[in-house]
Amino acid sequence: MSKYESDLATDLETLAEMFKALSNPHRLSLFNRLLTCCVPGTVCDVDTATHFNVGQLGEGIDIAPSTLSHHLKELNRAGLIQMQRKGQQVECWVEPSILKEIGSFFNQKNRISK
Amino acid sequence: MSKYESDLATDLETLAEMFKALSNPHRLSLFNRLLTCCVPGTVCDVDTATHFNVGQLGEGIDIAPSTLSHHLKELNRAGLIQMQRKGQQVECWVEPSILKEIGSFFNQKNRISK
DNA sequence: TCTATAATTCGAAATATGTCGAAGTATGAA
DNA sequence: TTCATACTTCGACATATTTCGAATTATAGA
Repeated sequence: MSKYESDLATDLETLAEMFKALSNPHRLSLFNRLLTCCVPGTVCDVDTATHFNVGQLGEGIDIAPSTLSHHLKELNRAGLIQMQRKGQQVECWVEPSILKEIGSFFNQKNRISK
Repeated sequence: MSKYESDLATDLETLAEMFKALSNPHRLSLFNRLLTCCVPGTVCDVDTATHFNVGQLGEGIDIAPSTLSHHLKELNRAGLIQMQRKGQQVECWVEPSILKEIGSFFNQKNRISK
């Protein structure tokens, strides 16, 4: 990536897909849970607290399991979260790199015309 | 704002509205234009280049004027852009503070549970 | 005042999204 | 093998979004 291309690594179409995934309040809430280290009533442990099962993520959000599944699939499709089966459960987490990628869009420094 | 509340200033509902506004490729493109200082073929001037008329913003984007107007209204409603009539034209721009606000959501540092 | 330019508002139509329940798949345990 | 738990897929339906053209408003200039 040359210095002229800047850090706007993700193209606008891809970025729009990510924003669409985050545009639904339920999905944004799910994503936010995965970003949050300090779950209420627990000791904060960065290595493990950022991984949640599908079922855990749905707790407190009043939607059907099928709807929950659909929303997580959308977040995954947009590249915002990772999912991997671990026995009966499916684990979800956010790769820190994606946060950096999206965050860079809102950095005014080093922007280019497009 | 206490140190425990962190810089997640904007609540999730408001944030979801912003992401919805940015989820449409046409709107994201319009917003991106307003973020971009260096318009092709022009000399970069931060003070003025970040202000565009509605008509200028629509150039090169193949949508009807009424659709353009609708999209800008949505961006404005979400709080992402400012609009102000200047004679026959309506000027649009982005307040840098909003970029900082949204960008902070993607900063892992100092996040809180919600 | 009349006309031209810039932009918005208002329906209407096509398409997309969010949601559920029923049925299906994957895994672990008795 | 049988059952229970965790999650997903499918089909259906209600609601929301995108888009346009026609009509309307705002402003500047002849």
